[in-house]
Amino acid sequence: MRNLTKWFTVHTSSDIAEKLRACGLRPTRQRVFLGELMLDGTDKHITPEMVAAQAGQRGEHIALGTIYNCLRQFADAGLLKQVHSVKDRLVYDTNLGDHHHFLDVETGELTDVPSGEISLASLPHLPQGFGLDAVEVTIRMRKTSEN
Amino acid sequence: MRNLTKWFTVHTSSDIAEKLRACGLRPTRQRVFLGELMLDGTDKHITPEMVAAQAGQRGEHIALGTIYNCLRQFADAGLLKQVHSVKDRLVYDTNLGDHHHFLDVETGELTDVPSGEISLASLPHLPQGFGLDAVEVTIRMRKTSEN
DNA sequence: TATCACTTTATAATCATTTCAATCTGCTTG
DNA sequence: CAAGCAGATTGAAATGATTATAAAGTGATA
Repeated sequence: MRNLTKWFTVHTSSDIAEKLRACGLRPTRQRVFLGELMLDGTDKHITPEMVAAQAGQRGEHIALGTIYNCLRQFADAGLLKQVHSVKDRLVYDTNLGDHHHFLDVETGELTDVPSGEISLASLPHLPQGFGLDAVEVTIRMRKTSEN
Repeated sequence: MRNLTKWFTVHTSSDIAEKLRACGLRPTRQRVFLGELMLDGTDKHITPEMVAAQAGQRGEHIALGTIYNCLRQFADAGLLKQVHSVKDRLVYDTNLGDHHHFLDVETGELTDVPSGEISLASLPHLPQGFGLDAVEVTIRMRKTSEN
């Protein structure tokens, strides 16, 4: 049985504002706008540049620095997760659940591994004095020659 | 029964030179020196900067750009593996076997997960038109408050 | 509405990595 | 063994993503 709730999740501005306030972030125009853009309940992998482009398309200019700051704050607040893609590129994931990624090593593009298709048989115990932050499985793949 | 061969692996300059030639890399003074530094059979995680520092200690100056180039060539040739650490930092691994890493997210330091302590229950099948490059499991961890 | 701490902005700074043009060097040929 | 050349190395300059800065703006509270 599938969980249907998320299919119909709708986020109004005030939803976002609430969510931001709950995280201790003042719901400024920019943060609400970015929140609406990203926190719509669908799973996405986004970079600051992509966000800037999308904002631009909607006739909203937001300084790139602000976007970097907001995304970092969203991630710190647990609204987004930072994932690593190809070196030298910040990518945030709107899917907060436990899941893993396919990485196209040529383009840096990330896709979710369908949940259930991968799992760790066992988790090693960590070195003394360390606590777990996260387990990331990245399946690096490469486009095979076209036919 | 342990495999002892690697314990006594010794690499002479000519060993390295051979290895380089076999990969189609001209055994220049710099490449041989870097090869001796890194391909000594022990498992290490190294950054270009670390290599530069070690070369310096041995009284050898090698341009940083050359180090970046050589490490990339070594990796392309399969003598090293590039792994991902913390964003914005190139790290190469001398351990070519299948294994995974602990990552101290604060310092970026990598350690090998003892082999056997982790394994994937199953591998998902890749999207159409893609071939497997590698599977990387990174166990991100954080130093717990000192007592 | 006045105030103030927090935000945004544009721009400059940073820093790892790559590129460049000049110089040098393994290697092959004569 | 010397000449010549393709490929390598060098230091310096360029690149490009991200972060810091200082001035101007804004949300919330009284």
